[in-house]
Amino acid sequence: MSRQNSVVEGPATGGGPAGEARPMRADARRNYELLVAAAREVFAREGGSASMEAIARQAGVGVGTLYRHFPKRIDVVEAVYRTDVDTLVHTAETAVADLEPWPALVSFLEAFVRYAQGKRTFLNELREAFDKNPGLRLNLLERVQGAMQLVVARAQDAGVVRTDVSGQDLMQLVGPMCTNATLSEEQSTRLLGMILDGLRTPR
Amino acid sequence: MSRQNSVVEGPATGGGPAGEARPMRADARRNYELLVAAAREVFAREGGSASMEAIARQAGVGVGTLYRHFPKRIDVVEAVYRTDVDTLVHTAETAVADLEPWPALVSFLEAFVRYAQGKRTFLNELREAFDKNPGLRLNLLERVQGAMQLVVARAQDAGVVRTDVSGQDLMQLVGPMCTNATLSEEQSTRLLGMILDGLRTPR
DNA sequence: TATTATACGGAGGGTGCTTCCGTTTAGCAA
DNA sequence: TTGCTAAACGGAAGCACCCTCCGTATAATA
Repeated sequence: MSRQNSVVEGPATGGGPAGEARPMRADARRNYELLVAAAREVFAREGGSASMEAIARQAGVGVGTLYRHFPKRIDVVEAVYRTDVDTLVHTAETAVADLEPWPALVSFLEAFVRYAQGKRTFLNELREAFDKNPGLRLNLLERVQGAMQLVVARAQDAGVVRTDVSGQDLMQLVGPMCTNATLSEEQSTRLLGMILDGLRTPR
Repeated sequence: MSRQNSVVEGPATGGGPAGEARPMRADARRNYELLVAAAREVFAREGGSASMEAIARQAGVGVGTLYRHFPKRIDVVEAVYRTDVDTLVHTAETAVADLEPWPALVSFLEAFVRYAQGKRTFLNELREAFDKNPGLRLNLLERVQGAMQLVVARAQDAGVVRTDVSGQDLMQLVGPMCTNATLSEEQSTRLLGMILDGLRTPR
């Protein structure tokens, strides 16, 4: 149904191993990206119940165009979430490349908190998307876990993080904390600080 | 907005301390109960996205009647959930009155699992109801915790359950387990058995 | 520049939530 | 039992939203 049969593909990148569909026309490609950006913005502003019309309007295109790219409403949610995961993974890679192990971990966890908090507004739609496509959940969860593990394991190898917690543990701890609706910006910063203190290799 | 301003009232029972509204007419009362039963059935069958029309049809009344009793869709969800909690609390009280401490705990936990699994189908709507009315969540959560605590504390006093776990701990453990979509009937029975073994006072 | 596959836009169909109001009925008093 | 009235009922209609369809516009190519 959805243009995105593969769980991992974004718009037609042409880079897929078996896909090899011809590349999108320039205007289509541009609109695809406009739409994802618009959707993220509208979801953030109006919550998960934002209408398709509102998204199309924000992107400056007609609903027909929106539906050409995302046959179902769920597909929009999926695309936004995917790009969020992309950003998060990219953050991990950059942090590992540019920073010392501990600062990299701190920086990544801050990004993770932002990422998880961004989910709050449309958690319901996300849950629905996952119900419909369990493979998606697995795939994206794995990528997030991979990113977390990358940063954590490196910090552990460097001896700055205790070795009796895993990246998964950390996700289980921080993720739910952030999606809690009654969590203030200030509180999350404070709690994250506390968690970081707890993470350091004792003495 | 909602007829149920008070978080704790069901249909006009006349029993409330300050409410004291005149009792409902017999047909209204009957239809209220028909509607809640119909809603539970339709939600179970069609999931959380069941339509108001379907619920009214199942109850054998017009949509107008449905809306007289439940001004918003969310109010139906709320009412169904409330009666589920009522049932659960009643189960706890009956178990404590009729059974020995340990069998009472087993019986209640089985009911709790059924209750929690029943939520899976319309978790999204429930979450929405809670977002809209945080007091509701608190109130109902408290009642469930109270029921759990009643059964657990009694079993602890009788010396058949270890004292280093609380009713709350148990809820945190069992609740999320049951709402996990990939949990089979058989698996939950098995896990519950394991949890029960773990609960017994060691030696 | 001409051709054509591709993409765009938005009117309109379908569904679902909610409101409104004319009709029906339970409860009550004579 | 009969008549009266407030309460409740039912469903047509309004509105908002998802999605489809197809005529129009345009990027890519020769």
